[in-house]
Amino acid sequence: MDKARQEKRIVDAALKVFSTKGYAETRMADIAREAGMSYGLVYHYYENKEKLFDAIVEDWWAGFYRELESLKESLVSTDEKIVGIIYYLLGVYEDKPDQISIFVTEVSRGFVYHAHSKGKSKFNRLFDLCREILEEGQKNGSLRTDIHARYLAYVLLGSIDTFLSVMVLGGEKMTPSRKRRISQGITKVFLEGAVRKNNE
Amino acid sequence: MDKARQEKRIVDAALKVFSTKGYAETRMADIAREAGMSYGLVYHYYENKEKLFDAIVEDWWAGFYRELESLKESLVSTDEKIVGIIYYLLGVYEDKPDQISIFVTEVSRGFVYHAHSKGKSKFNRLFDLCREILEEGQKNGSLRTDIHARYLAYVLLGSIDTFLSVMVLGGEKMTPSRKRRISQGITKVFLEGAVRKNNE
Amino acid sequence: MDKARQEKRIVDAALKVFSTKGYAETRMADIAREAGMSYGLVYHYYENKEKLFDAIVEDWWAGFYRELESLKESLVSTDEKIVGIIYYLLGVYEDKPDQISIFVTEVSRGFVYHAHSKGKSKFNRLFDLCREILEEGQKNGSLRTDIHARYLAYVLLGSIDTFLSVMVLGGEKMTPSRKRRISQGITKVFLEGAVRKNNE
Amino acid sequence: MDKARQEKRIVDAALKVFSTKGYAETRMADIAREAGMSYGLVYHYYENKEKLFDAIVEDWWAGFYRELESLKESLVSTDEKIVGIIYYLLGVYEDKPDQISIFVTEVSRGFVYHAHSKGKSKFNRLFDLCREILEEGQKNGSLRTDIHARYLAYVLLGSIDTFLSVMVLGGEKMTPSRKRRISQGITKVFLEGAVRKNNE
DNA sequence: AATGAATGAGACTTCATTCAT
DNA sequence: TATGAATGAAGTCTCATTCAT
Repeated sequence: MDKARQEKRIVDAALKVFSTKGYAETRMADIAREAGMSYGLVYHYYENKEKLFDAIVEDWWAGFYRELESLKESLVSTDEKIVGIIYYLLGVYEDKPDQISIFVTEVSRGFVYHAHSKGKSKFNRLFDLCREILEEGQKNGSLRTDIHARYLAYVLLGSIDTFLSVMVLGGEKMTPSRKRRISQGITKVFLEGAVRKNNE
Repeated sequence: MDKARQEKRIVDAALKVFSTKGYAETRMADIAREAGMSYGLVYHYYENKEKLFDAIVEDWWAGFYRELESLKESLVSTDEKIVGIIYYLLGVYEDKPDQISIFVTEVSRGFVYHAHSKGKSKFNRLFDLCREILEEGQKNGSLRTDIHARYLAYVLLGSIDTFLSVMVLGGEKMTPSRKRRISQGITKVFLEGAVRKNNE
Repeated sequence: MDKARQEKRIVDAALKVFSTKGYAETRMADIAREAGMSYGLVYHYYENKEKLFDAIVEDWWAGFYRELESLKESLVSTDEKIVGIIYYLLGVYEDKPDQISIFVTEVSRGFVYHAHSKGKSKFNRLFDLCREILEEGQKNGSLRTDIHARYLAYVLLGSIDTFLSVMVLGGEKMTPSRKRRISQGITKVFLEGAVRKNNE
Repeated sequence: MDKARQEKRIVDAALKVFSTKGYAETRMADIAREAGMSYGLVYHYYENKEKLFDAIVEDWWAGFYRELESLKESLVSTDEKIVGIIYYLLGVYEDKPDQISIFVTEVSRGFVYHAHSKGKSKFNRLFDLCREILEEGQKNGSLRTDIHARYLAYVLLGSIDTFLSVMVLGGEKMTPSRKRRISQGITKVFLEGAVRKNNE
């Protein structure tokens, strides 16, 4: 359908502008110009700026949840699930850095206002899914149980978020080797800790 | 001096409003009302909205740097320095939750746009200071050396940031016992890792 | 012809929407939706919103004039002609309340602007026709001559207009008995006056 | 106070523009220009276009009610009260024709939509006050009782309304002699009826 | 120092109308 | 005939900032 095509044009343009200037500084006219159409047409497809933004964010969450659910259900080890989460996010950064950028800035940081308790529940679901994966690790004996799984989730997700933020900030390109390196870095520290072991 | 007193009134009001509504949604009139003065007077003390915001942020960074520098120079163990960073931030949350809220949302967010290469360098200095502390730990043999100290800094700061974010999001109160618990949680995972040890 | 059929669909829809929301608040899209067609098609039959509105109004005036001319020419008494005018308008209210509603609101009230000197002349013709009927009554001795027939027309038409307005406002249904009652009320006061007579 | 002065400037300008172009066609910029100020200032005093309009309308109703209440309570004859109503409205037309124009066009029109049940109740109160005055006339024997006082009110108010409408439409000036003539015309027909009497 | 009236750039959005299909 | 995507003029309103008092 042509409608889908146009919506994609708009969303792509919006992704670009939102990620560059931020929600507040983004003008509908910017998006239209970026998409190569009149702003009237943007309104033809999206009721207003907020709805357009929400559509993008919704898309982000949907993909993230899907991945987390799928990882949760998969039969691999907890370690591999953790690596899976990291790889997924680094992969999105590789494919759609704009989306990550928006997540890192507008969503992850902006959730406080808009008090869109909406946003609040989105995050809780994210933390819950991650927590459940880690809880499973605690149950099967691979993760320590003296720390609440929710705390573990905060450390894991916070670490990834900071790596992504730094890359967004520096406008860094993602490469397979960097992906491996970052993934190993986070995984090692998260799992083994920062302390030096005797056998090092 | 009376000037200092007025500026404090303004900054306190700004802190409250910025943290509640975010930079973009904050009106100068809101701040003036909160401060109990006319908005003309706000302009008498602060050139414009951005300068006022910057003053707050500057204050935040100054305090944070001071703490990190002081920790860096202190003679305690690396472990204690790490705990020091965590306690400092949780302490600020306790005393001035608005400031933390602004940091978590506006500062880390805003530095991406505004291209405030200004903001960028602020963050780099933060990461650098933290990295130096951790590097010292690597040198004195308490931290593993197979992971770049900068990566360790990301994990540590990212973890703290997420804890703070969650508390800001939930509007949670800080208590001494919670401070201890969170600090221990982060420290344990960061230092020892999430993996279950034999001796557990 | 199919054309006439489509035009009727459009006019009926327009009648409904204009009477409900008023000219200014009516959207071409509303009319198209009400008519069950695309708005492109509406433009196929009517050049633009104003022309469509004018068509409706023109229709109204044409019917009204036809009735007044016919009454004027008829051989019945002046009293009966007056009753005829009232019955005609109440009858339209019964059949096409939307048309009356538009008349009462947009036409009768809106004539001032649109400065459509067009509208102005429409009204003058209405008042003239009514005046002529009443003048005939003055000539044949049934109506008083110490008051200008134009004034008499104002009183008569103004009274009817207010009754219609009130019914439109209240969304009241018309019934034969109500029609008779209203007609008698207006006629009596208009002809005999509101003053109490000895023989009451 | 200066505030009152500015509000008057705005209201006067609004009165002029609204009465000339109608509510829908009036631009806030027109009003500001007419008032000789920036449109930002208009918004400083009136929240938005609707509120500004309402202020004008409210003022109109307040004056009208005040007059009707005062007439109702006064000790003069019913005839004189009727003349009082007519004179009041013609007087307003003389002093502030714009206000009458707005009443005749926007107010009586607009109350149908917006269903501002607000507007509806305004009209009902008007009809009620007028009806009460006429009811008193019925009780004291000066007005016929075989017609409901509410009907009498419709005829009286409708007649006046049409006279005013015609004058607004024609942009006619009011003079004392015309005031007398119109007043007598309406009064005579309303009280004595249009029918020729033997003693004429 | 203090007030808040005044300004106006500029954002969002609406919607009549056109036109390719 | 029929559709609805596409356009863009134009309107409402916001709000940072200035400035007379």
